[in-house]
Amino acid sequence: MKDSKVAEPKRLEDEGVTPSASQPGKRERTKQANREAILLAAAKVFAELGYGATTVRDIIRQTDLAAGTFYNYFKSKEEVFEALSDQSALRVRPRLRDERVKAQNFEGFIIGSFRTFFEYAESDRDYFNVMRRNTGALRVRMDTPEIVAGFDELEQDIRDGIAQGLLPDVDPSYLTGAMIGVAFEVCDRMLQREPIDVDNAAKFASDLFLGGLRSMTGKS
Amino acid sequence: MKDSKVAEPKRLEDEGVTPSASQPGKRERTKQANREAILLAAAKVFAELGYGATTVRDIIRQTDLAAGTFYNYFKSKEEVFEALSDQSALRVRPRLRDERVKAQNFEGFIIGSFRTFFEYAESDRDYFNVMRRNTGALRVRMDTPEIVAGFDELEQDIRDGIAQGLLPDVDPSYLTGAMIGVAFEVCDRMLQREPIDVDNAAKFASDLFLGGLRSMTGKS
DNA sequence: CTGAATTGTTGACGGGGCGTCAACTTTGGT
DNA sequence: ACCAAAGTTGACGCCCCGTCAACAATTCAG
Repeated sequence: MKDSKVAEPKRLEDEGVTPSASQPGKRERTKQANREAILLAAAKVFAELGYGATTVRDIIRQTDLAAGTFYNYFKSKEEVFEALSDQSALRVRPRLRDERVKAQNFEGFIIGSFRTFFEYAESDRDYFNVMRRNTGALRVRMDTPEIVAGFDELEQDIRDGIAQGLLPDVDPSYLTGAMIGVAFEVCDRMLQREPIDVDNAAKFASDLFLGGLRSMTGKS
Repeated sequence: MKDSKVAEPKRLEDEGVTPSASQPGKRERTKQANREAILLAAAKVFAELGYGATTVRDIIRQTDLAAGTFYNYFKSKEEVFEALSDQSALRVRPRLRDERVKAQNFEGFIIGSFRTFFEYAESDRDYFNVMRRNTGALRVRMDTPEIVAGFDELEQDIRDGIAQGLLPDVDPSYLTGAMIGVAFEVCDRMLQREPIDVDNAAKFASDLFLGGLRSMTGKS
């Protein structure tokens, strides 16, 4: 059936145009692209239909992939949502870490942390809204690795701060919880306002915490 | 047809043994019983399998009812969970309200609210644990009527407190969020400890808030 | 008490999403 | 050019869901 003629010119590979970008093989590149296509589609569909109403097929339909392919990348729609959470946490964590490293005292620590978190939430509003509408405001997925890691990191920094005398000697675990709780709940309300006033929210959270911590200084 | 004889002794109804309890007809009583049987079974199964893994049939299997009957009482397993949340909120709300009404100043308000909430959480630990373990998937459902009402009530009380000068003049919505966030997150950590120390957790949350609010007094 | 109407229960059934898998296609190495 | 390895495909079987027509229990009227 096949024409044995070899005259057919090797057609240039469509994707070979950017030589410097071709470091990884084509295999690896498609994998990357597919994964990102699924994540993108998922973010879109979650926002449209809500997490609960979305099916895996709804997501895959937004891509040019087949149903089965989805499962080469994620075990379930829940895992896609976790991956989106991971992405988000992955973006905000370095910023938070920088702020904390910069802090020379507990005021800077508190102010920097809240401000950075609120600023990020405002910039990644789409994701936060999906999260809010579909997970409720309280608590994020505790089985999302990057988020858990972020919480642990915060707690460790708080322990260090206490050890170094930057923070008053209070229960580190409770203090971490309190910061997280205030951050998420105030953030939630901030995002529902028009216009969104990051300054105001950050100031409120910082003032509350700074006053509270100051009053706790010296207590065991 | 009708026998005119009146001599036949009215036989006691089987269920008529407790005359005072027979007010509602049998129909109404079975309905109540079925509903409670389902709620009880659901609480048990959720605790055993986790919310996500539980199916409606798992729940109904723990009762002597048929599958279809479930849907005479609840639309879905989600609605059963909401009903459990409602039950819980229904129990704690009056206690919180009492505490708040009793409060003569903002210190009493804060201390009473946190203490009562933590005490309740410890007493209803089974439900809170189910909620915690599945908060990823559900979180505290923001569409659970009793919970929403409880949040609204807290916010209204905070507004009143501010109007009366019992609380400093800060953003009431943010303050409500901060209290809720701290309450849930600190509660979460409290329940994971052994032994559970309600005093400690309540003291931490109260101190933090009291110090914070005191420092905010006089600020706009 | 008796029959009819009303209300509640039952479990089988159709519908649909899920995750798998054998056949197929594409890639990369020789 | 050929082959092994890796990835893709979509049809399939499974299970859960929510409904519904048939059935049972309760209530009501006479």
